[in-house]
Amino acid sequence: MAQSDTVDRILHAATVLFAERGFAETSLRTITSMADVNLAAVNYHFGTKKALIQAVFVRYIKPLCAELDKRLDEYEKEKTKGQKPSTEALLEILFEAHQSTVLHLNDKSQRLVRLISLAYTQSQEHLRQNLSGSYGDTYRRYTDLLKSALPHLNPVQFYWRLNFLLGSAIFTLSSFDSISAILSADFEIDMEISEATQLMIPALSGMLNAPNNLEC
Amino acid sequence: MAQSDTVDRILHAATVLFAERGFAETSLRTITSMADVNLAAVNYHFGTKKALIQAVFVRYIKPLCAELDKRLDEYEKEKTKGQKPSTEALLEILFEAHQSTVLHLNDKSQRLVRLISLAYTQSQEHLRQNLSGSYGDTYRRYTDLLKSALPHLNPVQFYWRLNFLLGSAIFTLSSFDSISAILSADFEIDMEISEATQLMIPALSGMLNAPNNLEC
DNA sequence: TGTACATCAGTGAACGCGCGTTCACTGATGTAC
DNA sequence: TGTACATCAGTGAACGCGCGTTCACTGATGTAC
Repeated sequence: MAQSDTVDRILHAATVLFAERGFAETSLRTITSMADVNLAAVNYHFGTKKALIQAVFVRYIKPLCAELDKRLDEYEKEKTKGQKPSTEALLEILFEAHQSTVLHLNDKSQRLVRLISLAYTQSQEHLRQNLSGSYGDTYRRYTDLLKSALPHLNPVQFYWRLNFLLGSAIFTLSSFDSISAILSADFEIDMEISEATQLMIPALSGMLNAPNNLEC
Repeated sequence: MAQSDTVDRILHAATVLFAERGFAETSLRTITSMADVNLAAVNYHFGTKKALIQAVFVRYIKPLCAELDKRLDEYEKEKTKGQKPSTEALLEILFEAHQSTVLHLNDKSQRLVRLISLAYTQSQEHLRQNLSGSYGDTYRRYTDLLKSALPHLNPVQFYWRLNFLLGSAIFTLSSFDSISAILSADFEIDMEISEATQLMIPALSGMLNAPNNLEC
C-alpha cells in the first residue's frame, strides 16, 4: 500500500487548531484546509470528530507516560532504598518528561498543556474515560510517589494539594504565551518556558510542603 | 412600562448553561427554552450572543468588586499603618468577598469561578477587553496589596506567583463538584466549598511565601 | 374624560450559513492463478 | 509473464440539521392635547 502522511498532517493541524480555539470552535473544514487534505479524509481515517480528538490526545499522552515511567525507573534505582523521595526531584521529573516529549514530537510545550487544560474545562467526558483507562497506571504511580514525599499530609489533604498543584501547572503553562507577553510588555523581559518551570519548582514545593494550620 | 423578569430569566439560564457547557456549546435555543422565553428575546434585549455573554459576566464581576473593595477598605483601616499586610488575611478577604457575592446572587459558588475559568480558556478576547477596563482598578488594588505582603519577591517573581495562585484557585474551585465527587467515592467524605477554601489558604500562603532558591 | 399617537416588550416564522457526515466513485497498488 | 480481482487511500458533491439573526407584526401601557 502507498505510504501516506495524510493521517499525520490531519493530526498536526488538529493539534494546533484545537489548542488555539478549543474543540467545538474548530471545524473539520478548518482542519482539513490547514492540513491540505480532502474534507472527507477525517471521517475516512478517524470515523468521527470525537475519535479525531481522542487520537490527538493519545499521540501526546502515550510518549509522555513512557518518558515519565523511564525517569521514575531511573529515580527509584538511584535513590537509596527506604529513603523518602524529594518533592523538588519529582516535580523536576514531571517537567523534564513533558519537555522531552514535546521536543521529540517537534511541537510547542504550551500546546500539549493547553490541550490538557481544554480537556478539563470543556466537557469531554469521552476523553477522560478513554485516557484514564490506558494511562491511569502511570498517573497513579507518580501520585503515589509524591504522596510518600509528603508524609505530613493525610490522604484527603494530599488529594487537595494535588489539585492545587495541577491547577497551577496547567493554568500557568497553558497560558504561557499570554503571561510572557505581558511580562515582555511591562518589564521588557523575555522568558523561555523552561525558566517558568524553574520558577514553579520552589513555589510549588513550598505549597506542597506547607503545614496545614498555623502550627508547624 | 410593564415590569418584566424576562431579562433576569435569560441571564440566569445563560449563567447556568454557559458554566455547564461553555459558550460555543450552548445555543440560544437551549437558553431561551430553559428560561421559558421566546427565542428572539435574547436578540431583542441584548443584541447579540456576545453581548449576552458580557452581561452574564458583569452581573457577577460588578458586585464581586464592590464586596472586595469594601473589605479591603475595612482591612486597611484596622491594620496598623505602615505594617505589611498578611498573605493569609488577603487570601481570606478574596474568598470571603467571593462567597458573599455568590450568596447575594442566590447562586452556586462553583459557577462564578467556572465562568472565569472558561473566560481564560475559551477564546473570549472581547470579554477580557470589556471587563479589564471596568474592573481593572480593583484587581490592581488587590494585587498591589498582595505584592507588599511578599517583599521577598521581585516584581517578576511576584507576577509568576500570582499566576500560580490564580491557577490553583480557579482550577480547584471551578472543578469543585468533580473533585469532591471523587473524594466522596474514595474516602466517603462530603465537603463544603468553604472547607476547600480553608485548605487552600495555608497551602497557597506556603506557595507565595516560599523562597526562590534552595537557600532561605 | 376621551381620543390619537408613541413607545416598548415580546412573538412566530423564516432567513442564510456553516456544520459533521455520507456516498458513489476513482485510481493506484497488491495478490491469486 | 499476463490477466482478473481485491484492497485501500483519497475525492467531489451533496445531505440534513441546528445555529444566530432578522423582520414584520401584536398588544399593552404611557403621553399629549
